[in-house]
Amino acid sequence: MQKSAKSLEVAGKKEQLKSFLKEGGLKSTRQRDIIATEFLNNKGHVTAEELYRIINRKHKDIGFTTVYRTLKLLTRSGLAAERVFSDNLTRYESFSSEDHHDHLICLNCGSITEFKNEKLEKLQEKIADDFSFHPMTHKMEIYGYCMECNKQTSKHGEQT
Amino acid sequence: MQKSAKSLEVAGKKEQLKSFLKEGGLKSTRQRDIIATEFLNNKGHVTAEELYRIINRKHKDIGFTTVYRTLKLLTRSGLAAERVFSDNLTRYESFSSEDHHDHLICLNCGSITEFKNEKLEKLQEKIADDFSFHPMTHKMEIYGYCMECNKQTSKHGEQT
DNA sequence: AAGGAAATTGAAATTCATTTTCAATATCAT
DNA sequence: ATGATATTGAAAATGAATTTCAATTTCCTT
Ligand SMILES: [Zn+2]
Ligand SMILES: [Zn+2]
Ligand SMILES: [Zn+2]
Ligand SMILES: [Zn+2]
Repeated sequence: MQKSAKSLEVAGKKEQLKSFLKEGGLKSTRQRDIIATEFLNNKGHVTAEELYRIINRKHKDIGFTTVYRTLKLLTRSGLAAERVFSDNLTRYESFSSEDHHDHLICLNCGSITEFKNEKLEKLQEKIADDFSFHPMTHKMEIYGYCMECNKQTSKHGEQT
Repeated sequence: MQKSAKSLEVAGKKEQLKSFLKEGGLKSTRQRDIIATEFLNNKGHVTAEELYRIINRKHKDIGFTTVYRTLKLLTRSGLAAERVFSDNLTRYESFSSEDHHDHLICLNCGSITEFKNEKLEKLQEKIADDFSFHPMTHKMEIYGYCMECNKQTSKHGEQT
């Protein structure tokens, strides 16, 4: 991806945040701008704490609470999504409502890989249907060992 | 299922627990016996707190901590499994290593329904394979509205 | 460009589930 | 029965998530 394309995407999202704030009678602040920028440029699935540490390196005056609250705001505005994996920490990922995906999580190095699978989406419908259940969303997490970690270790244990 | 069949199953599991305890140099106690019995006869996905409340009705002398610790023990022995759904509470379900399953969770009433789907299991392998990922286990949770709750409400919102 | 109502900030306090500590008690191999 | 060791339960500690509150900032109105 070109540098300008990415920048444009981030700029668009920041506009979206501004609209969201204005609509709700909320205010745009220096802190929110910095936090949103840092978050949107970061690819991963970060905890509030992690993002705070990253921001704190450059901005000693921005507190953890504000980072936490801004992530909640981003979530409410539809720009971020909260995710909780098996370590039970709340992580945030940059998100647009159109891009649902699921995750592969490495039990060794903790790396999180995203995937999207049409068959899986269809299967959710089918399974729910069998129970006359009306599905709204789902969570599919595959835990195991990533390619990198597989190279290093040769054998692994059993299933849950 | 017949009453005696269920009883036998529970009895078998209690034997399994005893073996586990003996092997580890741990002791069988009145409390552990009561807690295991109550847990194994309970079908649901209970939190430590919920199980404690159930037990506390009949056994005022058994503390929360012991219930909590016994659930951990049951988990280590392979008779229970810990589950965390979107309310972020740790729940325990009676479990045998052979019966992997996934869950349908109602956003309205909180009911938890189990399902097992072969296609889903196969699909996990396929997806992991695409990423040269070595899968050990997975978690599939479908959130939506159960049949009962669908009867009452007619319309529901969007997706994640 | 002030003025001022209303929102935001950051440190500290609180919440709440979970986990650990510790002194008293129970288990069980000998 | 004895004694070494594990267990128990109340209370304390932990730690992430959330709330409180006084000081500050934003931004609408004049
Ligand atoms: Zn890895
Ligand atoms: Zn993701
Ligand atoms: Zn329901
Ligand atoms: Zn289950």
